[in-house]
Amino acid sequence: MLSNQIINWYNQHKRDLPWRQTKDAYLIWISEIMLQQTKVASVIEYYLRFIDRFPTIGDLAMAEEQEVLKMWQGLGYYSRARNLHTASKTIQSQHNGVFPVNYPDILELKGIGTYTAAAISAFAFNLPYAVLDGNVFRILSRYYGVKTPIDSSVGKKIFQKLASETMGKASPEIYNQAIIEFGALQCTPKSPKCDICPLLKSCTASQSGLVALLPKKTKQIKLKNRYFYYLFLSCNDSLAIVKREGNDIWRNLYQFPLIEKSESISMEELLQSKEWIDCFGNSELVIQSIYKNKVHKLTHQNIHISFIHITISNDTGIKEKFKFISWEEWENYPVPKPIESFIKLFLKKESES
DNA sequence: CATGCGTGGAA
DNA sequence: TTTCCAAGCAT
Repeated sequence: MLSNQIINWYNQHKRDLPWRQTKDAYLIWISEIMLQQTKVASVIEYYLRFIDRFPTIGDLAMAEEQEVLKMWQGLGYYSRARNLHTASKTIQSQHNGVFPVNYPDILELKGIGTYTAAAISAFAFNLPYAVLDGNVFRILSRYYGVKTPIDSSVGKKIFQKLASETMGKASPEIYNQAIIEFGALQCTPKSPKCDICPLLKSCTASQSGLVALLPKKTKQIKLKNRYFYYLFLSCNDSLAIVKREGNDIWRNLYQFPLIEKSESISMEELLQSKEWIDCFGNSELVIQSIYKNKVHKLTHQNIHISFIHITISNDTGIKEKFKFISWEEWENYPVPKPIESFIKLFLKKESES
Protein backbone atom coordinates (compact mmCIF):
# COMPACT_ATOMS: atom_id res chain seq x y z
CA MET A 1 0.00 0.00 0.00
CA LEU A 2 1.42 3.38 -1.07
CA SER A 3 0.67 5.23 2.17
CA ASN A 4 2.50 2.58 4.20
CA GLN A 5 5.53 2.66 1.91
CA ILE A 6 5.77 6.41 2.26
CA ILE A 7 5.37 6.26 6.04
CA ASN A 8 8.07 3.59 6.24
CA TRP A 9 10.39 5.77 4.24
CA TYR A 10 9.53 8.72 6.51
CA ASN A 11 10.37 6.83 9.67
CA GLN A 12 13.85 6.24 8.32
CA HIS A 13 14.56 9.63 6.75
CA LYS A 14 12.57 12.33 8.57
CA ARG A 15 14.35 15.47 9.70
CA ASP A 16 14.08 16.84 13.19
CA LEU A 17 12.30 20.17 12.60
CA PRO A 18 11.26 22.61 15.36
CA TRP A 19 7.54 22.59 14.48
CA ARG A 20 7.42 18.82 14.63
CA GLN A 21 8.05 18.97 18.36
CA THR A 22 4.73 20.63 19.19
CA LYS A 23 1.00 20.03 18.90
CA ASP A 24 0.18 23.66 19.62
CA ALA A 25 -2.08 24.74 16.74
CA TYR A 26 -0.77 28.30 16.98
CA LEU A 27 2.85 27.23 16.51
CA ILE A 28 1.94 24.83 13.71
CA TRP A 29 -0.01 27.62 12.05
CA ILE A 30 2.99 29.98 12.12
CA SER A 31 5.22 27.30 10.63
CA GLU A 32 2.76 26.44 7.86
CA ILE A 33 2.37 30.07 6.80
CA MET A 34 6.12 30.58 6.75
CA LEU A 35 6.62 27.39 4.75
CA GLN A 36 4.32 28.52 1.94
CA GLN A 37 6.49 28.71 -1.18
CA THR A 38 9.52 28.85 1.09
CA LYS A 39 12.25 26.34 1.83
CA VAL A 40 12.69 24.79 5.26
CA ALA A 41 16.26 26.07 5.50
CA SER A 42 15.06 29.67 5.14
CA VAL A 43 12.20 29.27 7.59
CA ILE A 44 13.87 27.80 10.65
CA GLU A 45 15.58 30.92 11.99
CA TYR A 46 12.52 33.10 11.26
CA TYR A 47 10.26 30.59 12.99
CA LEU A 48 12.35 30.43 16.14
CA ARG A 49 12.68 34.23 16.36
CA PHE A 50 8.99 34.76 15.67
CA ILE A 51 7.64 32.38 18.30
CA ASP A 52 10.16 33.70 20.79
CA ARG A 53 8.80 37.22 20.35
CA PHE A 54 5.16 36.09 19.92
CA PRO A 55 4.79 32.89 21.99
CA THR A 56 0.97 33.00 21.98
CA ILE A 57 -1.89 34.23 19.81
CA GLY A 58 -2.44 37.04 22.30
CA ASP A 59 1.13 38.27 21.96
CA LEU A 60 0.75 38.43 18.20
CA ALA A 61 -2.67 40.07 18.32
CA MET A 62 -1.45 42.81 20.64
CA ALA A 63 1.58 43.69 18.55
CA GLU A 64 1.82 46.53 16.03
CA GLU A 65 1.75 45.45 12.39
CA GLN A 66 5.05 47.23 11.87
CA GLU A 67 6.78 44.95 14.34
CA VAL A 68 5.20 41.83 12.84
CA LEU A 69 6.47 42.89 9.43
CA LYS A 70 9.88 43.60 10.92
CA MET A 71 10.04 40.03 12.19
CA TRP A 72 9.15 38.92 8.66
CA GLN A 73 11.71 41.14 6.93
CA GLY A 74 13.67 39.20 4.32
CA LEU A 75 11.32 36.22 4.21
CA GLY A 76 9.21 37.53 1.33
CA TYR A 77 5.50 37.40 0.49
CA TYR A 78 4.73 39.92 3.20
CA SER A 79 0.96 39.57 2.87
CA ARG A 80 1.47 36.38 4.85
CA ALA A 81 2.62 38.43 7.84
CA ARG A 82 -0.20 40.95 7.50
CA ASN A 83 -2.79 38.18 7.19
CA LEU A 84 -1.29 36.31 10.14
CA HIS A 85 -1.65 39.43 12.23
CA THR A 86 -5.23 40.01 11.06
CA ALA A 87 -6.19 36.41 11.76
CA SER A 88 -4.70 36.52 15.26
CA LYS A 89 -7.02 39.41 16.05
CA THR A 90 -9.96 37.49 14.58
CA ILE A 91 -9.17 34.56 16.86
CA GLN A 92 -9.04 36.88 19.85
CA SER A 93 -12.38 38.52 19.07
CA GLN A 94 -14.36 35.65 17.58
CA HIS A 95 -12.86 32.51 19.13
CA ASN A 96 -12.07 33.70 22.66
CA GLY A 97 -8.38 33.62 21.87
CA VAL A 98 -8.46 29.86 21.22
CA PHE A 99 -7.31 28.57 17.85
CA PRO A 100 -10.34 27.00 16.07
CA VAL A 101 -10.40 23.21 16.24
CA ASN A 102 -12.24 22.25 13.05
CA TYR A 103 -11.44 22.53 9.35
CA PRO A 104 -14.23 24.91 8.26
CA ASP A 105 -13.45 27.43 11.00
CA ILE A 106 -9.72 27.23 10.32
CA LEU A 107 -10.31 27.72 6.60
CA GLU A 108 -12.16 30.99 7.23
CA LEU A 109 -9.12 32.69 8.72
CA LYS A 110 -7.35 35.24 6.56
CA GLY A 111 -4.34 33.77 4.79
CA ILE A 112 -5.42 30.16 5.29
CA GLY A 113 -6.47 28.22 2.20
CA THR A 114 -7.29 24.58 1.61
CA TYR A 115 -3.72 23.37 2.01
CA THR A 116 -2.98 25.15 5.28
CA ALA A 117 -6.38 24.32 6.77
CA ALA A 118 -5.81 20.64 6.04
CA ALA A 119 -2.26 20.77 7.38
CA ILE A 120 -3.24 22.38 10.69
CA SER A 121 -6.28 20.07 11.04
CA ALA A 122 -4.05 17.05 10.59
CA PHE A 123 -0.92 18.11 12.49
CA ALA A 124 -2.60 19.74 15.49
CA PHE A 125 -5.83 17.74 15.77
CA ASN A 126 -5.17 14.58 13.73
CA LEU A 127 -8.29 15.23 11.65
CA PRO A 128 -8.61 13.18 8.43
CA TYR A 129 -7.80 15.81 5.82
CA ALA A 130 -5.24 14.97 3.13
CA VAL A 131 -2.92 17.86 2.32
CA LEU A 132 -2.49 18.83 -1.31
CA ASP A 133 0.59 20.95 -1.90
CA GLY A 134 3.33 21.13 -4.49
CA ASN A 135 4.96 17.99 -3.10
CA VAL A 136 1.77 15.94 -3.21
CA PHE A 137 0.93 17.14 -6.73
CA ARG A 138 4.40 16.12 -7.87
CA ILE A 139 4.46 12.70 -6.22
CA LEU A 140 0.96 11.69 -7.27
CA SER A 141 1.33 12.93 -10.85
CA ARG A 142 4.52 10.92 -11.23
CA TYR A 143 3.46 7.83 -9.34
CA TYR A 144 0.15 7.51 -11.14
CA GLY A 145 1.34 9.09 -14.40
CA VAL A 146 -1.33 11.80 -14.39
CA LYS A 147 -0.66 14.37 -17.11
CA THR A 148 -3.52 16.71 -16.25
CA PRO A 149 -2.05 20.17 -15.49
CA ILE A 150 -1.91 20.71 -11.73
CA ASP A 151 -2.70 24.42 -12.11
CA SER A 152 -6.06 23.78 -13.80
CA SER A 153 -9.32 23.56 -11.88
CA VAL A 154 -9.91 20.05 -13.24
CA GLY A 155 -6.45 19.02 -12.14
CA LYS A 156 -7.03 20.24 -8.61
CA LYS A 157 -10.20 18.14 -8.30
CA ILE A 158 -8.53 15.03 -9.66
CA PHE A 159 -5.50 15.35 -7.41
CA GLN A 160 -7.52 16.20 -4.32
CA LYS A 161 -9.50 12.99 -4.75
CA LEU A 162 -6.33 11.03 -5.42
CA ALA A 163 -4.70 12.53 -2.32
CA SER A 164 -7.60 11.52 -0.08
CA GLU A 165 -7.69 8.00 -1.51
CA THR A 166 -3.96 7.61 -1.12
CA MET A 167 -4.08 8.64 2.53
CA GLY A 168 -6.90 6.18 3.11
CA LYS A 169 -7.10 5.24 6.76
CA ALA A 170 -3.50 6.07 7.57
CA SER A 171 -2.84 8.47 10.44
CA PRO A 172 -3.44 11.95 8.98
CA GLU A 173 -0.80 13.41 11.25
CA ILE A 174 1.94 11.01 10.22
CA TYR A 175 0.96 10.36 6.62
CA ASN A 176 0.73 14.05 5.68
CA GLN A 177 4.11 14.82 7.19
CA ALA A 178 5.49 11.77 5.45
CA ILE A 179 4.34 12.57 1.94
CA ILE A 180 5.49 16.18 2.19
CA GLU A 181 8.89 15.09 3.47
CA PHE A 182 9.10 12.50 0.72
CA GLY A 183 8.52 15.22 -1.86
CA ALA A 184 11.00 17.59 -0.26
CA LEU A 185 13.86 15.09 0.08
CA GLN A 186 13.25 12.17 -2.28
CA CYS A 187 10.82 12.94 -5.10
CA THR A 188 12.24 16.41 -5.75
CA PRO A 189 11.29 18.72 -8.64
CA LYS A 190 14.72 18.52 -10.25
CA SER A 191 16.96 15.47 -10.16
CA PRO A 192 14.73 13.21 -8.04
CA LYS A 193 16.59 10.34 -6.42
CA CYS A 194 14.91 7.60 -8.41
CA ASP A 195 17.95 5.33 -8.10
CA ILE A 196 17.35 4.90 -4.39
CA CYS A 197 13.54 5.25 -4.45
CA PRO A 198 11.50 2.59 -2.63
CA LEU A 199 8.64 3.22 -5.07
CA LEU A 200 10.72 2.77 -8.22
CA LYS A 201 9.04 -0.44 -9.43
CA SER A 202 5.45 0.79 -9.01
CA CYS A 203 6.01 4.40 -10.11
CA THR A 204 4.36 4.99 -13.50
CA ALA A 205 6.61 7.88 -14.46
CA SER A 206 9.87 6.12 -13.66
CA GLN A 207 8.79 3.04 -15.59
CA SER A 208 7.83 5.09 -18.65
CA GLY A 209 10.56 7.74 -18.50
CA LEU A 210 8.17 10.59 -17.73
CA VAL A 211 9.68 11.72 -14.43
CA ALA A 212 11.20 14.90 -15.85
CA LEU A 213 7.94 15.83 -17.63
CA LEU A 214 5.71 15.62 -14.56
CA PRO A 215 3.97 17.35 -12.98
CA LYS A 216 2.60 19.27 -15.97
CA LYS A 217 1.74 22.95 -15.69
CA THR A 218 0.01 25.29 -18.11
CA LYS A 219 0.79 28.70 -16.77
CA GLN A 220 3.53 30.80 -18.25
CA ILE A 221 4.80 33.79 -16.37
CA LYS A 222 5.58 37.00 -18.19
CA LEU A 223 8.08 39.52 -16.99
CA LYS A 224 7.56 43.23 -16.48
CA ASN A 225 10.25 45.85 -16.21
CA ARG A 226 9.97 48.64 -13.65
CA TYR A 227 12.44 51.41 -12.92
CA PHE A 228 12.81 52.70 -9.37
CA TYR A 229 14.73 55.88 -8.68
CA TYR A 230 15.15 56.11 -4.94
CA LEU A 231 15.91 59.50 -3.45
CA PHE A 232 18.27 58.84 -0.59
CA LEU A 233 17.97 62.12 1.28
CA SER A 234 20.32 62.50 4.21
CA CYS A 235 20.55 65.42 6.59
CA ASN A 236 23.31 65.19 9.16
CA ASP A 237 22.34 62.06 11.05
CA SER A 238 18.80 61.62 9.72
CA LEU A 239 17.28 60.39 6.48
CA ALA A 240 13.93 60.48 4.69
CA ILE A 241 11.54 57.58 4.98
CA VAL A 242 8.25 56.70 3.24
CA LYS A 243 5.74 53.90 3.77
CA ARG A 244 4.66 51.93 0.68
CA GLU A 245 0.91 51.98 0.13
CA GLY A 246 -1.55 50.31 -2.22
CA ASN A 247 -1.86 46.87 -3.77
CA ASP A 248 1.70 46.49 -4.85
CA ILE A 249 4.89 44.76 -3.91
CA TRP A 250 6.24 45.38 -0.39
CA ARG A 251 2.95 46.79 0.86
CA ASN A 252 3.30 48.57 4.24
CA LEU A 253 7.06 48.24 4.21
CA TYR A 254 9.25 51.34 4.38
CA GLN A 255 11.60 52.80 1.82
CA PHE A 256 13.07 56.06 0.60
CA PRO A 257 11.08 58.59 -1.42
CA LEU A 258 10.58 57.03 -4.83
CA ILE A 259 10.19 58.14 -8.41
CA GLU A 260 9.00 55.21 -10.49
CA LYS A 261 9.12 55.03 -14.28
CA SER A 262 8.03 52.34 -16.73
CA GLU A 263 11.15 52.90 -18.79
CA SER A 264 14.77 53.62 -18.16
CA ILE A 265 15.55 57.33 -18.15
CA SER A 266 18.71 59.36 -17.90
CA MET A 267 19.65 61.47 -14.91
CA GLU A 268 18.96 64.63 -16.94
CA GLU A 269 15.45 63.42 -17.71
CA LEU A 270 14.92 62.49 -14.09
CA LEU A 271 15.99 65.96 -12.90
CA GLN A 272 13.45 67.51 -15.27
CA SER A 273 10.61 65.07 -14.59
CA LYS A 274 7.31 66.15 -13.08
CA GLU A 275 7.87 64.01 -10.00
CA TRP A 276 11.25 65.56 -9.38
CA ILE A 277 9.87 69.08 -9.74
CA ASP A 278 7.04 68.16 -7.36
CA CYS A 279 9.59 67.11 -4.77
CA PHE A 280 12.14 69.85 -5.06
CA GLY A 281 11.01 72.60 -7.43
CA ASN A 282 14.05 74.61 -8.31
CA SER A 283 15.88 74.05 -5.05
CA GLU A 284 19.60 73.72 -5.33
CA LEU A 285 20.55 70.24 -4.27
CA VAL A 286 23.85 68.59 -3.74
CA ILE A 287 23.89 65.20 -5.37
CA GLN A 288 26.60 63.27 -3.57
CA SER A 289 26.60 60.11 -5.58
CA ILE A 290 24.47 57.74 -7.59
CA TYR A 291 24.25 54.00 -7.16
CA LYS A 292 23.14 52.88 -10.57
CA ASN A 293 20.66 50.44 -11.86
CA LYS A 294 20.95 47.23 -9.93
CA VAL A 295 18.35 44.78 -11.19
CA HIS A 296 16.23 43.16 -8.53
CA LYS A 297 14.75 40.05 -10.13
CA LEU A 298 11.40 38.85 -8.93
CA THR A 299 9.00 36.18 -10.09
CA HIS A 300 6.88 38.49 -12.23
CA GLN A 301 9.01 41.57 -12.60
CA ASN A 302 12.49 42.94 -12.91
CA ILE A 303 12.93 46.08 -10.88
CA HIS A 304 15.80 48.28 -11.97
CA ILE A 305 16.87 50.24 -8.94
CA SER A 306 19.02 53.34 -8.63
CA PHE A 307 19.79 55.34 -5.51
CA ILE A 308 20.44 59.04 -5.80
CA HIS A 309 22.18 60.26 -2.68
CA ILE A 310 21.36 63.86 -1.88
CA THR A 311 22.61 65.70 1.17
CA ILE A 312 20.36 68.36 2.62
CA SER A 313 21.00 71.18 5.02
CA ASN A 314 18.66 71.82 7.92
CA ASP A 315 17.25 75.07 6.53
CA THR A 316 16.24 74.15 2.97
CA GLY A 317 12.57 73.54 3.73
CA ILE A 318 12.75 70.23 1.94
CA LYS A 319 12.92 68.59 5.34
CA GLU A 320 9.27 69.50 5.80
CA LYS A 321 8.21 67.43 2.80
CA PHE A 322 9.21 64.02 4.14
CA LYS A 323 9.45 62.20 7.42
CA PHE A 324 13.03 62.10 8.64
CA ILE A 325 14.30 59.58 11.14
CA SER A 326 17.66 58.82 12.72
CA TRP A 327 19.88 55.93 11.70
CA GLU A 328 19.15 54.19 14.99
CA GLU A 329 15.41 54.28 14.32
CA TRP A 330 15.85 52.42 11.05
CA GLU A 331 16.19 49.25 13.04
CA ASN A 332 12.49 49.44 13.84
CA TYR A 333 11.24 49.78 10.28
CA PRO A 334 10.58 46.78 8.03
CA VAL A 335 12.23 47.36 4.66
CA PRO A 336 12.40 45.49 1.33
CA LYS A 337 15.51 43.49 0.54
CA PRO A 338 17.10 46.02 -1.87
CA ILE A 339 16.71 48.79 0.71
CA GLU A 340 18.23 46.62 3.41
CA SER A 341 21.16 45.79 1.15
CA PHE A 342 21.70 49.42 0.24
CA ILE A 343 21.66 50.57 3.85
CA LYS A 344 24.20 47.94 4.82
CA LEU A 345 26.41 48.95 1.91
CA PHE A 346 26.16 52.61 2.81
CA LEU A 347 26.91 52.09 6.49
CA LYS A 348 29.89 49.97 5.59
CA LYS A 349 31.29 52.73 3.38
CA GLU A 350 30.67 55.28 6.12
CA SER A 351 32.58 53.29 8.71
CA GLU A 352 35.49 52.81 6.33
CA SER A 353 35.91 56.50 5.60
C1' DC B 1 -9.98 32.49 -12.98
C1' DA B 2 -5.63 34.54 -14.30
C1' DT B 3 -2.45 37.30 -12.10
C1' DG B 4 0.67 39.12 -8.65
C1' DC B 5 3.04 38.53 -4.50
C1' DG B 6 9.78 37.77 -2.51
C1' DT B 7 13.62 35.56 -1.79
C1' DG B 8 17.50 32.40 -2.06
C1' DG B 9 19.48 28.17 -3.43
C1' DA B 10 20.25 24.47 -6.70
C1' DA B 11 21.45 22.91 -11.31
C1' DT C 1 25.46 33.57 -15.63
C1' DT C 2 20.81 32.39 -16.20
C1' DT C 3 16.81 29.72 -15.15
C1' DC C 4 13.74 27.51 -12.30
C1' DC C 5 10.72 27.40 -8.61
C1' DA C 6 9.65 26.12 -3.23
C1' DA C 7 5.02 23.19 2.74
C1' DG C 8 -0.20 28.86 -1.43
C1' DC C 9 -3.32 32.58 -1.13
C1' DA C 10 -6.21 36.65 -2.17
C1' DT C 11 -8.38 39.14 -5.50
